[in-house]
Amino acid sequence: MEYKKILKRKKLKITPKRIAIINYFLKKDKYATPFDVWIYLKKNFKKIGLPTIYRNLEEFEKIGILTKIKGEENRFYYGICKMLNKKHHHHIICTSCHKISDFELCNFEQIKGEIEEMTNFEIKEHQFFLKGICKDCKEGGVNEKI
Amino acid sequence: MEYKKILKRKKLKITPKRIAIINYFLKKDKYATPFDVWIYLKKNFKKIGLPTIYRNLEEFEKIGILTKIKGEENRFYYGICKMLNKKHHHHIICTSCHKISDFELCNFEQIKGEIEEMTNFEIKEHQFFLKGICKDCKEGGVNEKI
DNA sequence: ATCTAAATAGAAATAATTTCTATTTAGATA
DNA sequence: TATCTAAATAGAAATTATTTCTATTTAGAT
Repeated sequence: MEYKKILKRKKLKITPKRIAIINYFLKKDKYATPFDVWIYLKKNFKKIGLPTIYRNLEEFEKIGILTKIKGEENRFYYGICKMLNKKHHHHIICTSCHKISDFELCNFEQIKGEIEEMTNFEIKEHQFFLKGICKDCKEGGVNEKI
Repeated sequence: MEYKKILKRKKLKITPKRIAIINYFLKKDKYATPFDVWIYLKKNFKKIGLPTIYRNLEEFEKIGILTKIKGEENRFYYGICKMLNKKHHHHIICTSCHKISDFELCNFEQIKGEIEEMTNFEIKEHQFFLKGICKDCKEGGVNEKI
């Protein structure tokens, strides 16, 4: 499992709690809050602390295993990052079932120069983020929030 | 002042606190937290409550006068929205001096179809956000955070 | 098998935001 | 211009999400 290698490479211990968190995201394939993750993992562990979840999610985001999503509400979400080689990529989420997916396509470079001219800024970073409806929710329709 | 017209149109009273908040953003031309705005306006008013700032910023974001920025830190920022006709646009911020600017250029439509094919999502919304260094900070150099 | 630095648990604290209630006020109306 | 009232406000308190702290446990190096 490649994630263990990443942890090793980043000199992070491979603890049961860490493995469980990563597996949670791999299995669910959806984005979630620290609290979501904690509630779920409480079923599998005799003891598991919410601060542990918070710290690990932040660590995983730092090393590129997870992506951090800042929604409209006052809380952070996290989602699995499948493109692990620091390849340039972005994410799309299903607003219905919370599925998250990453993709590489990005044509920002084509308009970067023109935006720089227009705004008189030197651009250092771009954030590109999509929301939509995934295939399952398109077909099922049952989860669609009207 | 066009913002008063927008308030009227949205059936919001034109109160001194509201005018002061809008003027704050027009004058500063930078993004700020509710707390930043509150600290600044406390100098101009005998009484002004932080909940009033919070509620008004949220209201202004709803009606398009302000844009809401969720940074890496656990708090919301707001910035003025100069393109008021609900024209499609995005924002760029200066990470040095907090200046915010909006721009219309966007070539997302060119790759939308391809991303939909690739991800099997039906895209409903895209967020596009830039960070960089503004002209003043490029030239001055003094504010640059190394 | 031992040792120790990293990780963890749980409690508490912090910080940002939201809610609540009493009071004030913008502006509609007569 | 005076009156009235629903919207807006102030301030306190509560809520919620996150972070910090300290004692204990444990992954993994030796």
